[in-house]
Amino acid sequence: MSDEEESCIVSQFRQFLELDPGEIELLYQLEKDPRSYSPDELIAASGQSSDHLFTVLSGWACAERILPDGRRQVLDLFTPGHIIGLREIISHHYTSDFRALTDVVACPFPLADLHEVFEQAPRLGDLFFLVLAREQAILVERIINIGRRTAAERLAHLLVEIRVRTQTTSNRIEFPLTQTMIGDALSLSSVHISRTYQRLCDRGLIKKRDGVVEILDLEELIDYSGFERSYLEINSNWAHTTRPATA
Amino acid sequence: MSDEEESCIVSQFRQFLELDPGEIELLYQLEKDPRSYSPDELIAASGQSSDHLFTVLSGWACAERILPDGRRQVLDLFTPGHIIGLREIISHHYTSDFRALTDVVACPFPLADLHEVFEQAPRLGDLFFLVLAREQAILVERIINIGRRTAAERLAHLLVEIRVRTQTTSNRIEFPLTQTMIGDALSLSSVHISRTYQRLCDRGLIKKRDGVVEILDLEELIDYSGFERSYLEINSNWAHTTRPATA
DNA sequence: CGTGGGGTTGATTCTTATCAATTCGGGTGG
DNA sequence: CCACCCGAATTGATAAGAATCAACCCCACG
Repeated sequence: MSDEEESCIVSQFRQFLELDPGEIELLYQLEKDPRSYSPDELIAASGQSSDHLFTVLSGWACAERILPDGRRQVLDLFTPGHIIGLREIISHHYTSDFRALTDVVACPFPLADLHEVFEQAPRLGDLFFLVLAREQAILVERIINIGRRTAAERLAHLLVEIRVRTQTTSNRIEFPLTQTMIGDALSLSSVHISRTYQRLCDRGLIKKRDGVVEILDLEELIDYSGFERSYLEINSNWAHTTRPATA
Repeated sequence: MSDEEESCIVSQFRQFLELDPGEIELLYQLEKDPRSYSPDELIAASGQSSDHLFTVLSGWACAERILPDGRRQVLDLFTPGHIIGLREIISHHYTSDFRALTDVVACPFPLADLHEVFEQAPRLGDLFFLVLAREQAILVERIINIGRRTAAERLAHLLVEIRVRTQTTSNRIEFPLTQTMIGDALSLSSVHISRTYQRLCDRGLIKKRDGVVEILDLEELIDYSGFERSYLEINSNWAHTTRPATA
């Protein structure tokens, strides 16, 4: 495991709060069992017991739900540092499929370990609470995106979201999803994604080649997509009125 | 405050776990400052400081987001026992409006009180975690509903969701939303809601009069809407591997 | 060389939005 | 008690956006 890989969750969590060594050690425990997945491989399937969660170390994965008649909705995209399955703790079984989109390294860990963490480091419990709240904020933006924006706005919004979430400073983003996948994430057909890409290119907002999208004017793209700047910023009343570090 | 009102959050939480008297007392603290709101009144506005949360004691409220050009998306519906604003703890400010739809009684309480609760009763912290995860599950179903279902399926699904969430045994549900509101919740136009209602009536799935919808055949409506039966059931690996009650 | 998956393009259809007119029903004031 | 008003619901006509279907291209891979 490379240094970069090892620090995935920790670096996510540090967005919220500085961690002490004991806390960092606990988080490392969740990443001690790396497994590799090939593109398209199921990491966990709908209906399986949800007694394990996963941390993503590298690659892209998604959560998806397939309706009985074959319609599909991509619910979430996961990149390194994300935890897969947090919301599934309310039920005994996963309610969606989790699928690797590229080569993925992820670490399964038992749900019970999370309990362990909560007890040994209450502050980390608070942080997981924040993580869950942040995921909700992302889902809410997704609802608005799918519900009330045009195809071009949706795609633009997704690109901005990816750009912000992956925290690169570069405007050239590696975006390895097929257009079918993008369509299922934005509730559009793959054909329409193709046309919509072209419209964004024609407007001079982006440039596209192979799996790389270049954002030509981030500010304009943000305005065009209706992206809410404050969202994804972590700037909380919660993390700062905080408890002392681990006893 | 009536008995029924007083027990709102507590009865929500008991779905997950039996509570001890100390825990119940702590939860009551969150409901000690009831306020009344008229239909259409803002309970909290987008942009305001999110240092307070609200518990709903009676009535219907919603979370909504209005885009700069006037398009609106209803994000959530709140009924008694729900906590408003939990996901907003990641930012300093509310990112959506919270609006009373009927006459509403709700109790604002400071975010700091929640911290208090977490420290004094770690088990309640776990439960709030579950509540947040459950809200996520609801949002996910909403995404699927809006993203991949037809108008009729969406409306049917919403009716089933209301039926399940309000936990009545009756199939006659009080449903005081205007069709414009329903449209903004399902990402459809109010005109189309009207037509879609008729189609559901014509198919013999429901009957409608004033603000009351009668579900004629719940099983059929569930099948028709694609409602996922397991969702909203609380049946967790999490709550049951649980810590001892409050020290 | 084939083969197959992903992407592009064009033609057509379907669903839903939009616009406009009308009705219904509940509340208000004379 | 009635006339009026207003917001919500309904109905009809039309338009827009996206889906679907089908053909074709491109290219990586065996």
